[in-house]
Amino acid sequence: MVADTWLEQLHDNGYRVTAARRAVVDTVHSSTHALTPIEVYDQARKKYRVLGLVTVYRTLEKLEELHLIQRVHQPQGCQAFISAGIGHQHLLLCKNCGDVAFFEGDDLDALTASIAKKTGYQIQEHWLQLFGLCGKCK
Amino acid sequence: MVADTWLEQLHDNGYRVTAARRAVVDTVHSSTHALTPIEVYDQARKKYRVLGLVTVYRTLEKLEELHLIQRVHQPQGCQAFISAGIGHQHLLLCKNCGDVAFFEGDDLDALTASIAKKTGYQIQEHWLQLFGLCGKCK
DNA sequence: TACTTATTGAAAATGATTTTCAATAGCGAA
DNA sequence: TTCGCTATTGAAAATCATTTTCAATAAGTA
Ligand SMILES: [Mn+2]
Ligand SMILES: [Mn+2]
Ligand SMILES: [Zn+2]
Ligand SMILES: [Zn+2]
Repeated sequence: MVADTWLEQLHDNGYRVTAARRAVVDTVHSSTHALTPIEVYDQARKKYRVLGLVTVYRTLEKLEELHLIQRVHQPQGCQAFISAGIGHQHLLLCKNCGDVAFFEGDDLDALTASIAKKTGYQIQEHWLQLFGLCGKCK
Repeated sequence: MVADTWLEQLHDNGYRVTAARRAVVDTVHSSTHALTPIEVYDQARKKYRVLGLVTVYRTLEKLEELHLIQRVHQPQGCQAFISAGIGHQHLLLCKNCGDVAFFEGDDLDALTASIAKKTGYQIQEHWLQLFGLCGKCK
């Protein structure tokens, strides 16, 4: 499975590759939905029955630290994680089924320049997230 | 104080105007920083000593319901609230001092149209938030 | 002023996340 | 391969944020 890259990254950063971590990594890596720790736990336990919820938290923490996953902020809550895109990407979430798509190529330079001028702020980062209905749900 | 509008709104929606609510409303209304429930509690207690933290939660809930305040999502957490802007506005946050500015006039129509085409999604809403340094901090 | 009932704060309950700890297992060195 | 060090594990306890319960109080209308 393609999740091998994540395991390699863990290993290259001095973390051990264990059965518990493999189960968590497989689960999160293969999901197109943002998953909460409990959801990861439930799914990963199908692959590795003795997994503990604490280990899910600890593994997610490391994956986030390595920028392999990212936290997804939504009106209903902000505990879910999803595979991080490569490079500068943003999320597009289906309000019906929760499916997540990535997109890039947003050009906010003109906007940020104008806002910087108006507000006197020096702008460094932006969060942009779109919500709607996916092809199947609309 | 200008917070009277919020109190009127509470009253017009069938909620009673109490000393506890006045203290919470004054605090949140006059802040240019996003405040967590505990922070609201600490500040509001200077105005109304016997205030309970539960009442802060309950009042914030009502203010949010009436769209007078909004939750602010940040890397460090998503529990803080700030006065909601009027109409369609977005936030610009100072990463140093936490000061919040509002802006409007973003035009994402071209972007969303292009993303809709590429992804097959029907786009309904967007979240946009900028981070940087305010005039004083930069 | 009197009455109805929304609101209050304290305390307990809940839910999510973190810490502690002794047993285990990954992995680099020999 | 085997060995030994130590990172990792899961259970249980602790912590932290938020919600619920409840009896006393006070807002607002008649
Ligand atoms: Mn958030
Ligand atoms: Mn906008
Ligand atoms: Zn969908
Ligand atoms: Zn600042």
